Formats: sequence, C-alpha cells, structure tokens
Amino acid sequence: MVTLAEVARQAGVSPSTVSYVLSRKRSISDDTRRKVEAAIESLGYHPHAGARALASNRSNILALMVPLRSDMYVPVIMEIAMAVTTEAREYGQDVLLLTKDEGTRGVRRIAGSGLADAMILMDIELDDDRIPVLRETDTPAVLIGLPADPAGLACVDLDFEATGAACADHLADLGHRDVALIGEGEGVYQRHTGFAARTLTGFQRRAAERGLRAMHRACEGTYESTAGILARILEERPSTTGFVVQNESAIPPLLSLLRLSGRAVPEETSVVAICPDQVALQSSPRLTSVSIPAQEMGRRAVRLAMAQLEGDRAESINLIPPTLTVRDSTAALAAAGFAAS
Amino acid sequence: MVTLAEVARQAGVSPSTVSYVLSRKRSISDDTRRKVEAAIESLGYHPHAGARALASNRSNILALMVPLRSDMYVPVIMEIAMAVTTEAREYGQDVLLLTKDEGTRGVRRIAGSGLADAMILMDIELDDDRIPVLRETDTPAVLIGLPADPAGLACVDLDFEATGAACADHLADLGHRDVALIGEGEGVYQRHTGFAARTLTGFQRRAAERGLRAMHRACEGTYESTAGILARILEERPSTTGFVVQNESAIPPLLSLLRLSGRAVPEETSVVAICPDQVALQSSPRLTSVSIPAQEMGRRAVRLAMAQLEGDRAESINLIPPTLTVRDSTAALAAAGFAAS
DNA sequence: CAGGATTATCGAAGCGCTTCGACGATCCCC
DNA sequence: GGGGATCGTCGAAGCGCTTCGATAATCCTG
Repeated sequence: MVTLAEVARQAGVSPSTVSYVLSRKRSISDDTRRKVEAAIESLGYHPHAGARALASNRSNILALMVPLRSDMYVPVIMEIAMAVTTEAREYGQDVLLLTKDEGTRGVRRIAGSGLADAMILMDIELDDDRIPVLRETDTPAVLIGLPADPAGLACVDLDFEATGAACADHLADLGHRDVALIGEGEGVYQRHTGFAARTLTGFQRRAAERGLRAMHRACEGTYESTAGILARILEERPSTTGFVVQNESAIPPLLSLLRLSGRAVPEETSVVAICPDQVALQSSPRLTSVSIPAQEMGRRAVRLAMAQLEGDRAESINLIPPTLTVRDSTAALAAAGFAAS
Repeated sequence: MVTLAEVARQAGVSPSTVSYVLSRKRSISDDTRRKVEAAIESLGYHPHAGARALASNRSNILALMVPLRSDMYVPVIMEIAMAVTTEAREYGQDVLLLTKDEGTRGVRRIAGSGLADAMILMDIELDDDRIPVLRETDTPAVLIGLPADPAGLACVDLDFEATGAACADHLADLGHRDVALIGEGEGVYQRHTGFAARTLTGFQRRAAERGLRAMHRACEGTYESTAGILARILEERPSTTGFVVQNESAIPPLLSLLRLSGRAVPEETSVVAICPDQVALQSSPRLTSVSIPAQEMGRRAVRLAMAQLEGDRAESINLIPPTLTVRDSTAALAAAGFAAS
C-alpha cells in the first residue's frame, strides 16, 4: 500500500505539502505541484479512505436507502440509483447501498458511525419512521418522495398533483368529457407514499375545473383486476373515452382489453400513462405519457445533499414539473357532440 | 459523536477492554462485558467506520460494480444487487455501489484506497479488461458471470450450458423433433458475455444427442425483429414445434405472433423461456421456464467474497445448476407421427 | 529600501480505533 | 503448596491522513 509519506519522500517534500496539493486548501508552487503529481502518478498512489475519513471527518460517501420491495417500479428505482451513483462521482463521492428494511436502525448506524456524509432515502412513506431519526441525529439527508410533514427536510419528487392535472388538461383539450383514472393498488393509497393520492387530487381538481366527469379506481395491475375495473367503469359510465393509467403493470392488460372490447385507441378512446418513457415507447401504440424523471430526481438528490454538506441547511421542497409527451395513444374526439374549449 | 474512550470511561474500564468486548478477540469477564454493553447502549455508541478501517485495515465494505446499461435484464440486476446487500449485512459488511463505466479506473481506485475489502463484479465480458487489473492489484474479487479465462478467480453464474441442454431435453421428452432457439441480439453473441453462446452450445449439443433438428436465431427483442425471425424459422422449417427463448423482451411478441399465426400454445407449439420466474408467471399462458437465480447468485457471490477474506484464496467456478419449471406453455406433442424416446 | 503583507513549505498534533506486550490474579496438577 | 498455564485487563504505539501554527522566502508600497 502506497502512503502519502512515500509520495512525500519520492517528491522530496513534506507529507503536509502532499496533502495540500491534493486538497488545494493552500497555495502550492507550480514546481512543487508538478513534482508531487509526478510522484503520485509513478507510485500509483490513492489516499487511504479510512485515514482520510478519520482525519477530516468526511467519508466522501453518500448512503442511498432503496426499497427492497415496494410500490415503485423496479426499473425506476434502478435508474434513480444509477443516476445518484453517477452524479455522486462528479462530486468525488461514492455511494453506499442500504436497504429500506434496515429501517431506523440503518439510519442510526450510518449517522453514528460516520460511514456516510449524508443520506438519500427512497420510497418515502407519508409518515415515515426514518424521518424523526433523521431530525434527531441531525443527519444531512434528502428524501426522494414527499412525506406528510416535510418541515426542515430536503425533498425531491415529481410534482404528482401537477401531473394529474396535466393529464386531465390533455384529455379535456382533446374533447373528452368522461374520463377515468386507473391508479395504483388499494394499499398504495392507504398505507403509503402519497404520490398516488396527490396524482388523484390534481386529476380530480383539474377535471372539475375543466368540466369533465372524472372517475377513479384503484387497480392491482393484474390482468383480472384490470379487466374487472374496466368493466365496472364502462358499465357505470359507458361514455368514458379518456383514461389515465398510473400503474405500469396495468398498461398491457388495459390496452389488450380496450382492443378486445372494440374500442380503438386512439380513434375512439384515449389513454394517457404516467410511466417511464421506456414503457411508453415499448407499448403499442406508443403511449402519450407523463414520464417519471428518474435520472433527474437522482441528480437533484445528490446536488441537494452536496449543498447541505457545504452548509446550506435550508429546507427545500423540490418538485419537478411534469412533462406530458404526446404520442399515438391519444387523439381528438372526432364524433363529440360539441367543441371542446 | 460518541467515542470508544467515552464508553470506556462510563463503564470504568480501559479503551482496549471496550475494543475487545466489541471484537471478541480476547476473553472478557461476564461482569465487565455487561458493564461495557450497558455503556454502549446508554450512550448510543457506534464505532467510527473510518477509524476502524484505518486501525484494522478492514473497511467492512464490499464494492459491487453493476452495469449502467447492458444486455442484462434490469430487474435481474436489481435483484442481484439487493441480494448482495442483504447477504452482506449478515456478515456485517456494507455495500458500495460502483458503475461498470468506471471501468479499470474504478477497480484501481477501490483497490488502492482500501475503501472496500473485496469487489463483486457484474456483467463480465469474455475478455473483461477489469480482470487483469484485479489480478495485478491482487484484490479479493468475485465475478458474477464467466470470463474466457477464469484462472485463479472466483466466479458465480448460472450453468448456461446445462440450461440450454435442459431446454432441449424437455422439448425432446415431449416429443418435439424440430426445435428453435430464439436468443439474444447479435451483439451479445459477438462482443460480449458468453452466457448466450454457452446456452447455444448446450442446446445444440443436447439436441443433437437427442436426435432433434435444432435451429438458432439471434433476436433483438423488438416486435419487428421477433416477427421477422419467427417468419424465417417457420418458412425454413414449418414443422418446428418447439421454441426456446432467451431474450425477455422477445417473449411477449413471440407469444402474440404464435397466437396470430394460429399455432396454439401449448397444444401445437411449446415454448420454454430462460427468464426470471416473475416474467414467466406474468405471461399468458404462464411459461415453462428455466429461472435466472438472481438471489442465489448474489448470495453466493457474497459468501465467496467473505471466504476469500478469511483466507480461502482458492479459485472456484461456481455454476448453479438450472431448474426447469414446467408450466402452461409446453405440452406433449399429441399428433406426432412417432413416439419419442 | 525598510517593513508589513503575502506566498510556499514544514513539523507536529491528533482523529478514534486495534493490537501487542506486560502484568497481576486465579487456576490446576503433582 | 509451589510453579507453570491461563485468564482478564491495561497502557501505549501506531494506522495514514488533515490541519494548525510557525517560519522562511518573496513581494509590494511609499
């Protein structure tokens, strides 16, 4: 193992000088810097992470707590994790992977051991029990998701209320009058993360404003569950021509079922999905969708974390505005009996 | 921050005693142990990770290098990563997440900085450039995947040759005589990971042994590509009744296309998939498949890594035998003109 | 060109832990 | 009951780094 002392000897300077070359915390003459850098290069020196963490009280590690199993779509979790890791490297940080099932004990362990400089938490529940621990231990942290009480915390999330509203708007613009939101499973609304509820709120409010008649059904995403829900919706209000789907797994069944029931998409029925672009593009027809900006969330989370480490302790609710991309699953309602606004 | 010294003071013993209580490297009287544990508990002490790493030359961290984008199916990568993380915690280790795009520089950085005790690498290419670096830096490492030259390395992988053979066997047992393997994209066979080639080898060899006529086509997994390949196969050998698929994304198109062409699955045509159980169960009909044992691979990788840290430097090629689960997409060929062996 | 400010470097202390050697106390066996 | 093991504890050194003065050399400025 090559140490800083060896580099110093090789370069003919003192160890502290080498340290300052590395940290740029004091000015160093060009001449000395060159000698030191040459020595580092020729010896293949890498600072010992533990020693550095001990002396500087900074580990250069960000802890990322991901759900083992959750309501989130796995590729989205993965994309966020990768974005966090990639962005972290831009700041010279590494990423430690923790699972949510370590819960508050995990948070305590990391906060107490100085293993990480900050934490990034995913799959935030409305009343997440990790949050009080974060506050109590005063750990720099960023939440990906929005809890019920975000006071004093940094959060990043898609603006799901605006997302719901954007979907309603798009359908209204196309002349649809009767619309339905096929959402996440029951459980998601009750126990969990709030994003489903926020989408619904935004959707319903905007639908009302635009004079749409809106329905909503929770959906587990299986073929059977989707079939049952669709049947109920069409029975209750056969004039329904606009659908919003917020459950990736309900998308393929929904499209099959609409086809089966003879409702052509997009000619007679429009479908807007809230899903990653990849899913929207893979479907046939390609779906008009609001994408889940996974990469952007990961990147912002890291930036917020780094800002906190620089001293910006200010709370910040960082809601990413939705982007609705029109593709081939929505179209103006030709046969409507009146013109839309 | 609570230090070991504070714990020692509170417990009325020396710091070294506290250390020995924690590490169990020397015997401690029950009495003393209790006092120390009480102090640890009441102060909420957690050892400082950096200090520990510096003094003991062990970071208690495993580095896991995952592909950013690869031929692997994302949920499988995720499942492996989660299994690694969970299993690592059983050994008191944490997991550092690296991306494959850091390449050899990443390996050098980790090896040089003592940030991790061992590395676990995913998405191993046949001639992976990280391997020489691993050898040169003498870093404890486990590969998930099999390179061309695994000499001296610990590897974990599904036994893809046996997998191909098992698929051929199953179809032969059911009386199919003309079979086809719809594999990964061209690129996967040429540049990459070898698992596709190994499957093919096993499939072809066993097919020959069993007197089957076997075809093979690379498939990019899009609807168009799958359609083209299926058409070519059926044109060239219309008597083909058994299919093996090794590309998750080709599964839905293949099933649709077979249905469209009026070939009932499983009555007239059998389909065996090589994919995660989840995918097999989601399809309709549920697919007979050889599952990708993601969890098992992750677990074994951690165990092999830990064994190396205990001193077991022996190379080991750890091939997991395939398990073929019969579901609803394969059936005996009723109308065959002769009995199968 | 004297004297204060600035620049470049060094030495030493210390971060919190592990571990080695030492040492008294206790044990057991003949 | 004397002497070698064993047990339980302590003190101190040291892991490789950062950082705080201190100091010498160089720079301005009037």
